[in-house]
Amino acid sequence: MDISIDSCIAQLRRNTLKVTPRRLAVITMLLAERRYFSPYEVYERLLNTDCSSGLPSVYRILQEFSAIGLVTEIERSDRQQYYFLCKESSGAHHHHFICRICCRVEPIKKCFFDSVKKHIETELDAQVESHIFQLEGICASCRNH
Amino acid sequence: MDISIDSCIAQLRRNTLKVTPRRLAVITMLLAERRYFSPYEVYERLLNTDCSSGLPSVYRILQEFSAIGLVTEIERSDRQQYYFLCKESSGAHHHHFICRICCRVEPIKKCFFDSVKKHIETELDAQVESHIFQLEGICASCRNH
DNA sequence: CTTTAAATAGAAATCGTTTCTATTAAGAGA
DNA sequence: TCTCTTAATAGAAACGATTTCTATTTAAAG
Ligand SMILES: [Mn+2]
Ligand SMILES: [Mn+2]
Ligand SMILES: [Zn+2]
Ligand SMILES: [Zn+2]
Repeated sequence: MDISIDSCIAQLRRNTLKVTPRRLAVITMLLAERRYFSPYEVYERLLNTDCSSGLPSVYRILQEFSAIGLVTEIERSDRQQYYFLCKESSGAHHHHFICRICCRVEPIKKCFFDSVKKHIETELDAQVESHIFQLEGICASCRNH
Repeated sequence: MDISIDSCIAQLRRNTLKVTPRRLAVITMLLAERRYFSPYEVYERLLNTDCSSGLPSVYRILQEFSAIGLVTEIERSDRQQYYFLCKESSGAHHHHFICRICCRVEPIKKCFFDSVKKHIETELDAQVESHIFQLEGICASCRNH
C-alpha cells in the first residue's frame, strides 16, 4: 500500500511538527503527482488557494519535511533545490530516475552501494558514510509523446 | 602514466582555448593536489602570485575546463561549485570518493551503471542518458590523524 | 610586426535562498 | 471550552554565490 495523507500526518506528529493547513496543502500537492518540484513551483501552485504560503515559508516547510525524511532531495545540474515525495510506503533504501522533460520520478530498487562501499573501505582504508546515485533521462511517456 | 601540464595544454589547444598564464596557473594549482576546490579557493590561492585572476575569471576558467572535460564537477550538499582535476590519464568512465574532512578525492573504478541502465530501460521503457554516483566519507589519513 | 578575436579585470547586477521581527495559531493542559 | 505557551507564518530585507557587462589587454595567426 502507498503513502497517504494520513501516514504523512502521522509522520509530522511523530516528529512533533504541528499539523497546519499550509503543511497539509504542501503534502497534498506533492502527493498528487509523481514528480519533483522546486520550492518556487510549490509556492506558485498554492497561490490563490485558501492555503497559500509565502515563499520563505515554502522553503522552510520543504526543508523540515526533508529533515524528517518525508521528502527526498533531487539532484540537478543547476544546483538548485528540488523535492520529491516518494509514494513507496516501504522505507527501504533506494534511488531515483528522473525525466529531464517532465520531472517525473521513478524509484530504482537496484543499488550496489554495499558492494562498492566494502570495496572502497578495503582498498582505501576509508570510512564511507553516504552516497549519491541518481539516473536521468527521458521517461516512456515523453519519448512517445 | 599520469596527466601532466603538457597533456593539459594539449587539451586546451585541441579545444581551441588559448594557453594563457592564468589558465596555466589554475591547472598547475589543481595538478599539485589530489583534492577538489571551490572557485573561491582557487582564486584565493593565486592571489599575490604573478598570475592571479579576478574571481569572475576563475569561475569562467573552471567552467571552460569543465566543458572540455579537463576537470570534473564534485557534488556536495551545499549545492555549490567544486572542481577536481583527475590525474588518471585513462579517460575511462569512473566516479569518486571524497573525504568530507580534507576534500581528498579518490577514483572509484566500480560502476554498475550499465546493468542498472539496462534494467531501467527494460522495466520503464525510459531512455537513460546520464547518472551521478559519488561516495562521501572520511579518508584513511583523516581517520588516523 | 599587425591584426583580430579571445581572454581578463573589476564593478555591478542577478536571483535563489535565508534571516529577521512582528503576528498568528496549533494543541496541550486546565 | 478557554488559556497559555510555543511553534508556525508573513513579508520585508539581507545575503552571498554566481553571472553579466564593458572596457582593456593579450595570445597567436598570418
Ligand atoms: Mn544506494
Ligand atoms: Mn558510472
Ligand atoms: Zn517525462
Ligand atoms: Zn581526508
